[in-house]
Amino acid sequence: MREKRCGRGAWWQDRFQDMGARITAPREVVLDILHETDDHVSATDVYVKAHEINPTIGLTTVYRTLDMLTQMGIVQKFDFGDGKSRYELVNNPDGKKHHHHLICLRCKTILDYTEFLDDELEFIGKTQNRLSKKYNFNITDHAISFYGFCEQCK
Amino acid sequence: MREKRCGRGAWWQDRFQDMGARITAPREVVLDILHETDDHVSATDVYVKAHEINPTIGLTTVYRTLDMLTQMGIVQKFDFGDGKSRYELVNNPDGKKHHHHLICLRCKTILDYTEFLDDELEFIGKTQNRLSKKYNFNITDHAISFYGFCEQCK
DNA sequence: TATTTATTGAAAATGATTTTCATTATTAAA
DNA sequence: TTTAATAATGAAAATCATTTTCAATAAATA
Ligand SMILES: [Mn+2]
Ligand SMILES: [Mn+2]
Ligand SMILES: [Zn+2]
Ligand SMILES: [Zn+2]
Repeated sequence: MREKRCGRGAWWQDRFQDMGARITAPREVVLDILHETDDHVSATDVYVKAHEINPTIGLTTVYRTLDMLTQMGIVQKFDFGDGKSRYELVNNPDGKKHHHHLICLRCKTILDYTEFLDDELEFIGKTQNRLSKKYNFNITDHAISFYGFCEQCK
Repeated sequence: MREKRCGRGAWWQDRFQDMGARITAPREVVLDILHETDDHVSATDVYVKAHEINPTIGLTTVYRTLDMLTQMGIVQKFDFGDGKSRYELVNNPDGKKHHHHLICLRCKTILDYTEFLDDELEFIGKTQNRLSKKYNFNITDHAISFYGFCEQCK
C-alpha cells in the first residue's frame, strides 16, 4: 500500500530544501497522509491518522505543518462552513487532480468537480495574468466555488 | 446619511416575507450596517456597530442573522485565514458591486477586484449552467479567489 | 566538540462560535 | 379582543478549533 513516490525523495522535499526547512518525521507523515486521502481533511483528521502511524506526533505540529504547507502552496486551506478548516493537497500525483467545489449552503455537502477545465484554464490564465500585472501580485493558486442547494436540499 | 432604499421597504424584505421570516429591529439594523460598509466585516464588527445604534442587540442575534442571510444568499461568508469569518453583502445597491478577491498568503491582505467581469460572466455563466445540469444543483452564487503574495510579501 | 538554530509536544490560553434557556414579541386561533 | 402557539431574542455558559508558551530535543554549523 504505502510506498515512496520518487527515486530518492518525494517531489515536495525539494521545496523544503529550497526554503531551508528540515525534512522531519512528523512532516513526512503529514505529507504521506495527505497523499493517501481523497477527502477534505481537517487538522484533527490528519492528527488522528498521524497518531496511528506515530503516536509521538502532536496536534500542534500537525497544525504547524499544515500552515507551512499552505504558505508554500503545497496544500490549499478551505472553509466550507462547518467550523473547521479543511485541507487538500494541491497536486496529488496519485489522487485528485485539479478541481473545484460545489457547496450546499444548507447541508454543507461538498462536491468536487473536474469538468470544463479547458474553459477554465483559458479564463483563469488570462485573468491571472492581468491581475498579477495590475496589482503586482505573485499569484500562485486559485479557487472557484459555486454555492447553492444540492439535490436533497433544493 | 442613513435613509431607506425603496418605497415601502428594502429589497431584502420581500425575501424575508417569502421565507416566513419576521422583519425585526435587530435584523433591520444588521442589514443597514451591511449596506453602509464596504469592508469585509466580522460578526463582532457588526455587533459593535449594531450596539451603537441599539444597545439591546446581542451578539448571538448578530450571528444568527448573519447565518440566516448567508443561507438566503443575501450575504457571502468568507474565511480569509485570520481566524474569524467575514461577511459581505452579495448585492449592495449603494456600495460594492460584484467582485472577487486576491488574498496574500503571508500578510492576509485582501484585495477586491472588479475588473474583467465581462470575461468572467461568460465563463461563469457557461460553467454554472453545465454544473447545475450535471449535478442537479441549484446554484445561487459563486466565488473566485486568487492566492499568492502581495507587493510587500513577495 | 561546543554552539547556535530549528523543531517538537504538552499544557495552558485564547477567542470565535454555538448552545441553553428563560423572556419577550409576533402571529394565528378562538 | 383575549388566548394559545410560535418565532425571535439576549445573557450566560459551554464548546471547541486554533494559538501561544515554554522547556526539551534534534539537527546544522563553527
Ligand atoms: Mn476538493
Ligand atoms: Mn470583497
Ligand atoms: Zn444540501
Ligand atoms: Zn502580503
